Amino acid sequence: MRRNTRQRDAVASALAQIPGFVSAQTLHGQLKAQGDTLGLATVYRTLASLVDDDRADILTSPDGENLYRACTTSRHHHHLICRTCGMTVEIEADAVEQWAQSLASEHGFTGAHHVVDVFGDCAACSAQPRA
Amino acid sequence: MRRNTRQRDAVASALAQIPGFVSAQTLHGQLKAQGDTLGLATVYRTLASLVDDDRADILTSPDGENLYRACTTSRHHHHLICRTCGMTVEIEADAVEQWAQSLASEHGFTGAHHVVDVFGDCAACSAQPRA
DNA sequence: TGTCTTATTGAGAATCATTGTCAATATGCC
DNA sequence: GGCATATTGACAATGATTCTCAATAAGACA
Repeated sequence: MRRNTRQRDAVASALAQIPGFVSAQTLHGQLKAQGDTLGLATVYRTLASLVDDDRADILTSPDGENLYRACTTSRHHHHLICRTCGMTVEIEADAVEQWAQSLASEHGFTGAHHVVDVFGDCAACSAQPRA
Repeated sequence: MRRNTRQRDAVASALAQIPGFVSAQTLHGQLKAQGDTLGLATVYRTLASLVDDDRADILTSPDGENLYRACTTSRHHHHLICRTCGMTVEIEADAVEQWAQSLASEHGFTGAHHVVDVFGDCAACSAQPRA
């Protein structure tokens, strides 16, 4: 049975207020800054369970950190992510889905799962000479 | 100035003999097993420099490990990777390149860089009940 | 060929995100 | 309110990767 706890709510609502992807560490830092004391391990566990329930997205940044984000849609989708500010645009691209599927089956692969994400500097961040 | 060393050759040729992606740790293990003694740090450094010179590919596996592979083409490409045996098919897909580029510019992103990889079980591995 | 400069190596320590441990606590059902 | 147990928190443990720094060896030059 899954219980509702203060901590779970705190993590979920903190995540919901952030427009882009954040690392577990950062989220933990923000919660602590707000006065919400809770363990780092709890943040990790809660994020993992949110991902499990499809209530959050997870992705690995180019430098190997796991980043999390509240899901706005439960449909499968991809992301366009600003590498400076973390701002994210959700992308749905049926063409890509189909391409990945047919590619996999052409080569005899089963259980295909794909990773399609685009990183760049968003308009606002590219305008700034240097953060 | 870049010097040629026994270790650099050993890493490069070991990598060239492996058909799929391997982790630095695994590669180090294989080299040691062959009697080629060299430090783990050296393997990491050498792999990083190979990637720098576009002589090797790097990708992050779903469980967060960095995997390396000798490049067979210097053109930009993607991968279809067997999650069981590591066997890899190189994919060139201009359609995907164009899609990523236009997607990025539509949203005002600059310096876009994309991650497009497909993981699955290859024909041989799906045939096996369980490795 | 011998010498010299310095890129490179190796062993282990250090880092850093993440996960495991386990006693203490709090939740939801009765 | 009481109870069984899911969850928490502090910290240890893990594991990949990077850093440190003295020792070594590659390549240039005489």
